[in-house]
Amino acid sequence: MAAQRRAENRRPSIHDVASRAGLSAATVSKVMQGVASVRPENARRVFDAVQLLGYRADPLASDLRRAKRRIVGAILPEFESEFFGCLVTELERLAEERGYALIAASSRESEARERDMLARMHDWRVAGVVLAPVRNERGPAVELMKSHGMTGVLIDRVASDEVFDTVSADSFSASAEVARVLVGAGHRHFLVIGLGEQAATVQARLEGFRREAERLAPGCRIDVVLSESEVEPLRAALRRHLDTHERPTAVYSLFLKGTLVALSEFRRRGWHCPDDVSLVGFDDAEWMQVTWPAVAAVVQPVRAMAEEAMAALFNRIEGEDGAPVARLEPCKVMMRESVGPPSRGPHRGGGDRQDAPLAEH
Amino acid sequence: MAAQRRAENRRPSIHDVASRAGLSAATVSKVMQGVASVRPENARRVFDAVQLLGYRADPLASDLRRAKRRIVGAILPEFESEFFGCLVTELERLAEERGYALIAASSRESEARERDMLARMHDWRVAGVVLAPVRNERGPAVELMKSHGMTGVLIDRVASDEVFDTVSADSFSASAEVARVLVGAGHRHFLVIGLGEQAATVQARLEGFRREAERLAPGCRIDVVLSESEVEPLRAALRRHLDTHERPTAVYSLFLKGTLVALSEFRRRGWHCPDDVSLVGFDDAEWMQVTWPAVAAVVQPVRAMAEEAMAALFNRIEGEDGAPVARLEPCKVMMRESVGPPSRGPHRGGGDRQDAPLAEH
DNA sequence: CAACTCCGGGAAATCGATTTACGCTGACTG
DNA sequence: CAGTCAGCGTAAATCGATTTCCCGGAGTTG
Repeated sequence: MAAQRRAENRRPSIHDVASRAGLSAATVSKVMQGVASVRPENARRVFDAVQLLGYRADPLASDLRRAKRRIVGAILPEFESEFFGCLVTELERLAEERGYALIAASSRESEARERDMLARMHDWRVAGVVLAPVRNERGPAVELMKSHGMTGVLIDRVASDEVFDTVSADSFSASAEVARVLVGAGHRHFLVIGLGEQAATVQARLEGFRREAERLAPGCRIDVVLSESEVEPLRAALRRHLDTHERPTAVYSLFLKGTLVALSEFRRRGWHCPDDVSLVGFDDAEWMQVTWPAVAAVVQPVRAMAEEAMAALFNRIEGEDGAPVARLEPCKVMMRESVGPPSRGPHRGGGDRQDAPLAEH
Repeated sequence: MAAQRRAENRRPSIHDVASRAGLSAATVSKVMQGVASVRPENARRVFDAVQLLGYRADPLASDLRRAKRRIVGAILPEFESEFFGCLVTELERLAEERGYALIAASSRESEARERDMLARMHDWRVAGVVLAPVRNERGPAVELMKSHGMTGVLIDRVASDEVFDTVSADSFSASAEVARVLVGAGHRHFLVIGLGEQAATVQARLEGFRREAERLAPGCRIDVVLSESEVEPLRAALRRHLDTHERPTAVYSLFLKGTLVALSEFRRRGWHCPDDVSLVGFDDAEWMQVTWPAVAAVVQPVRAMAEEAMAALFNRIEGEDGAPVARLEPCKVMMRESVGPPSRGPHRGGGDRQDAPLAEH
């Protein structure tokens, strides 16, 4: 029978192994789990049969029976950026280390999709979820997690929560550090840009900067351009602001996309960094150190965040039920060429310039 | 009984729905599958019960029973880059569209891991796999796929295969186009850099460039610096080459990482683009159009590749068994500021410069 | 009216593991 | 020497669906 099945090109099941070893499936299962109460001799026969048949347990079948499934989910706003790309890689690694499979899904910056993906994770009966919410800890997906009694950890765009552990970068301190450096370089007129809906994070980043700047340089000017949640409105708002206001001497972008927008707007106006304006961005990327100017940035502790999140998640999965912990991981501020002393006199560079490619094929 | 279970906070199963609707589990299953032979009235009762209990089928359980599991796997070399980030997002979307779950895994540029991940996919009995091999179509993972009789599609770093469909960017034509543009701009001395082990792709990219350049400008000089597979050796090799050879007027990097390496090496030497040297990279990234210089790049058709790959995969899953097809998707070449006419006279810019950040916190 | 289709629905087998509950064997004990 | 107990295995239940029969009744037909 077992031979026949193998002949049919089906994968060997635990029963094939059992009959091959002359034992029962239950015993084979025990051997595979490393249960002690099996005679060494029989264990050997099982191992031999496993070897011979190339048996590997079907995770679907075993997880179906098991109380806790060995699957964890991760829902991130996107996969395209270095930050989330690294994050998912780390999460995958950490899950694997513990013998869990990671199911990753992208919410594509949509709260509706975030909810759907979460429901799907619930369908899969995952043991736990790492959720990086699109907006903050008060989104519909988090509600769903609570109402379903799921176990999970919130990460990145969150401050704290009364049910789930949270892990995020210490945006507040990092932004204060940015303020310290910029004020130290002589700047007194700042422009902060960001996307507004991600309330928790944006508040921390903005306030951290504002407080420290005002503490160190009372009376300094801090303009703020926040847009709701899309990039294009931010670009438009920034353009409008720059058209109608005095040029700041330093720009602090609270998000990676904002840094790109700022750079492209500088380029459109022919402003050079750091001669015409200094720039610091929250969130680092590989290219930022190889371009001219190298772009100063706040480096988020991706690995640490991933590790803390997974540690917390597995603690909860294993039954730990203390009060939720809100963790803040320290960032590094990398100062690079895009920051210099404020420019004096009229700004260099030509007038408006289109950023169209020279040629497109 | 059903009520009790629900009280225990377990998710409703198909039996709960069945008893609630006063029907059998078999009928409920049929209704959920949309089988016609159920009386409309009973179908309604099932729907009502489903609604009431918030029932959703457990994908593990249903896939366990079903012949073909509704899961497809994707194994990519990494998640950190825009290219693979976009790719995995698209693949996820396309899988979802067909009601399949996508399990994505990163091989982290290691063929050993690639093999392990593939074995894991096999354990999951996925219906099919999209594999972007670390090296090319002759790696151990592909062997494993063949020996297990798995269905799959190879993507990105492949030329063609006698068993699996392949989908990749038309590197050859794109590179020829790059040669055309650079020769047209007056360049006659090129340096091509890349990572050598990815034989198929690197050959196509290199040959496409070389042939067209030599056709248009016979006698032009084409230096080549290839490194085995790691980035750091490439950096070292490039540095050595630039130390000991005449400066080329244009550099063509065959990979994104190579473009970053080239830029950082330019910066170390104080070379400016495009005044001192022109640069074109294979593989585009968002930042390339907002920096100075904007970096010219070959844009890979990520969406098209994902779509073709998934279309091919599902064809195979559905039983199509014609000869394998090797698909090439056309690229776009985006010329930007990093390309200009070759420099005349001694090069501008200072001597060697360290790329250390101005300050680190 | 008997025989024959349909038709709708349910009982039971199945997928491939885990886990529980129990039975057998042999050694030890009083 | 009967009784207990520990050690090992296995049969059977279970997880939550799908799918394959098969059955009973309604409708048709000769």
